[in-house]
Amino acid sequence: MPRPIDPALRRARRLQIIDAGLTAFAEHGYAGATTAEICRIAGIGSGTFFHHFPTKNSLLVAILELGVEETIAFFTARDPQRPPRQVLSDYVEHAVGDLADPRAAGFITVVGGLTAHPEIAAALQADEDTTRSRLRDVVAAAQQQGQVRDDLPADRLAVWIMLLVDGFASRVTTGGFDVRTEAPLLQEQVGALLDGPRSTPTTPC
Amino acid sequence: MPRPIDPALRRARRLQIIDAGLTAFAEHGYAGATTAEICRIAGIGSGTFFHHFPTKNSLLVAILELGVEETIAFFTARDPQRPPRQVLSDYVEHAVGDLADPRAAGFITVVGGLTAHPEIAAALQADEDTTRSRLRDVVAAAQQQGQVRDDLPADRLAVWIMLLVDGFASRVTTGGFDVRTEAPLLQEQVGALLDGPRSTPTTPC
Amino acid sequence: MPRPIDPALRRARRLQIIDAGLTAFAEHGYAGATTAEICRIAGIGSGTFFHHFPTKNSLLVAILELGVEETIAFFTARDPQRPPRQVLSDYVEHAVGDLADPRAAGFITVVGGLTAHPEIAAALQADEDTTRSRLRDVVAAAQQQGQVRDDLPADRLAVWIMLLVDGFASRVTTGGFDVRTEAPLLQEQVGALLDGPRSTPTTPC
Amino acid sequence: MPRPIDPALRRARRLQIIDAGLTAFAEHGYAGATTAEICRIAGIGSGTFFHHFPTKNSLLVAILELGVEETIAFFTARDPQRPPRQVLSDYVEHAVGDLADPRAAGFITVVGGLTAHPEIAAALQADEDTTRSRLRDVVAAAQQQGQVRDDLPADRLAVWIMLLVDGFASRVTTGGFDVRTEAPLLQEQVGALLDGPRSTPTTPC
DNA sequence: AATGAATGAGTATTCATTCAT
DNA sequence: AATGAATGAATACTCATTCAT
Repeated sequence: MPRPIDPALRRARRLQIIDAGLTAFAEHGYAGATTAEICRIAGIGSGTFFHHFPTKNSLLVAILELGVEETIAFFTARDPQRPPRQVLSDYVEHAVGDLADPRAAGFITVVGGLTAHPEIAAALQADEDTTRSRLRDVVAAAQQQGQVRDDLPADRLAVWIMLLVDGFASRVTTGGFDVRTEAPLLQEQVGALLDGPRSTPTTPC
Repeated sequence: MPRPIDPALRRARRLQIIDAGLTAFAEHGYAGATTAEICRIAGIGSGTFFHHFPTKNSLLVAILELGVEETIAFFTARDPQRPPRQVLSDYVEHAVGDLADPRAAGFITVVGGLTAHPEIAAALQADEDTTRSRLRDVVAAAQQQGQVRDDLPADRLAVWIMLLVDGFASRVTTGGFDVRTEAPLLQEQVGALLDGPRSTPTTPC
Repeated sequence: MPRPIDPALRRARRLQIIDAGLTAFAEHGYAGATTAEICRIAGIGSGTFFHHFPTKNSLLVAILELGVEETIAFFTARDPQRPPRQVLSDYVEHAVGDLADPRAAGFITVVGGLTAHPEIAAALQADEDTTRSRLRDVVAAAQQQGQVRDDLPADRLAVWIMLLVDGFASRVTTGGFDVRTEAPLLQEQVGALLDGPRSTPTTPC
Repeated sequence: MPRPIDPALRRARRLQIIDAGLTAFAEHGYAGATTAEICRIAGIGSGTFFHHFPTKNSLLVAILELGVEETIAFFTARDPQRPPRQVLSDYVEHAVGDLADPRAAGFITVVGGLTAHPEIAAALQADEDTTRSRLRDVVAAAQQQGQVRDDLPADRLAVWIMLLVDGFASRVTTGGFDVRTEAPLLQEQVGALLDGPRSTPTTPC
């Protein structure tokens, strides 16, 4: 008599709304995206939206939390035997893969500077912290194995990897920047970052 | 009854509002910044705001145009004798100098993805085009003098310089990233970009 | 497939919802009480609520009708031999007994001025009319027996008894007013009402 | 150049909105009255409403504060020479005068049980406390002069005066209750309250 | 019967913009 | 020029009600 409600349906509906939110936020920014448009994209009524997310804020937070989960999943799935330097390269490739969806790129650039609502700021910080600490660990491992320069602390290198990815994302939204074409150059830049400055040309033969 | 208003005063008032707009946009994003807050920051009444800018849009456009002017001024002021590769380095230093004002960094990251209003999109495109074409010219000159790799077109390298600067800007807004400390690493990255990949270590002597 | 539902269960469920409605209306007013909260208090789902009451209006009407029934029951249960003046006193005591439940007092004060929906207005009027006519009959009987002043029509005295009870109810909701402590003063006031003004002190012995 | 804005106009506009709020609250209750209707009654746009009152809450609070001011003004304006018992009678007459406006009566009954928002609860309490303490002082003075029974504390008598006025107000909103006709009976009841129970008729001469 | 997901009309409030002074 | 009062369209969010299971 009670309710054999399918939790999978609920989850699917949530994802449907999250997807619509990603689209709308990427296109108009957080404040510029209206819940009405998100509902239109998701093909639902406004009541349904708020049935699943108590506030617009909470939708953004949910999207960010999904990103955190994905980041954790990525690093968790790494083969422990794989050389750390390769893992860093894999990460960049993984990030590029995400950015192949222009909505992801738009979302990243658009959401970057949200500090107004504390909940959002906290979620953004959590996202940042997760990626940063995971990258730092891998960088540190690579340093220990001599695969990465060690004149800079692992944390700083981790931040710079994120910097390069963010810069890359910021270009995706402008026209004439093909993710696949430019990906090798991104890898090249990350490589230069991790190798450090070219040994002085004084090196004799 | 007549009003021979001092045009200098008018200009000063405009700049005062532009400055307030920069602050507000950087902090809350374009849609998130209200004209009321801009007025509060500028210390003026709402009527005065719309006396000088017909719409909120137009204020953003004015800020972007100021950026274009500044970019043009930067490149115009270069000593024609200075080696192009040095000019690129100067540009990066100049950009870092701007980013020392965290409002500028916030403004860049926040305004990046505005495509909603056509006027704004046009102004953003103009900003982008100006910097890109000026940089391209300098990069091309550097290539001709053999100071920069020539396996990539000048335009693409110009875009990547902007990419690095944008990535740098996106990090300024997050805590723990000191512009002055990190600037050398940015120059290093630009250097790596312009030099191209390290000659393969397999090169025997 | 068939469903020979126990009507007693149905009745119990209705009372459960009515009780929850009484609580919610008393606390937040009619418009302020949400069906969601009523459901929460009753421990049921929203679907169940509307299974038993087609609208929120109808719940309020049901509560009022219950009040009418109770009023009728009270007067019907009176011993015909009991002096009418005593019956009036009994009625006041009965009303005070109801008001010992602060929800009842809140409900009365909160529902008093509802004229928006015609159904509710009608139900309120019915409640009012029932009490008023029953009281009037008793007052008239008491007047005939010389137990109550007859310089005022019975109907007007009936209204004033209700006035005193309403005033009493309005005080219950404010703090520091103990129903049991104050009840004797209410009886005293009703007594003064029914006796009429103190005979002029000029009365010589 | 600045703004020689007439503060009197502002005050007038506020009163205009307060008056409209009184009407709407009295008719539909607090939650039932919409800001849209208040605006319609006041003949203003919704923006204007919120230009003068930041929230619907604040309008109700303003109305209550006006009531407090009026109460204070009433007691302040009393001739100190006037016998306290007369002042109590004057107060009742004053209250009846207010209730001649059916909106005032509706407002009192409708707003009585608002405890949801703390601001409103506080304003209601302030209203209550003001009237109660002023009445108590007068009652105490009357007791000292032997004009009022002293078997009950002044505070309790003050509360009961308010009780009678509230009950009176609750009847105004129902049809067939003429304020002017019924006022003498209210004075009679207040008199009975202050005199105390009729000396037992058993008292022989 | 009972449930809770879905709905959309309605609500308080915000905000860019206009205009009389 | 400068002001701030006035405006109403737009917005996030609520809530009574419906309906498939």
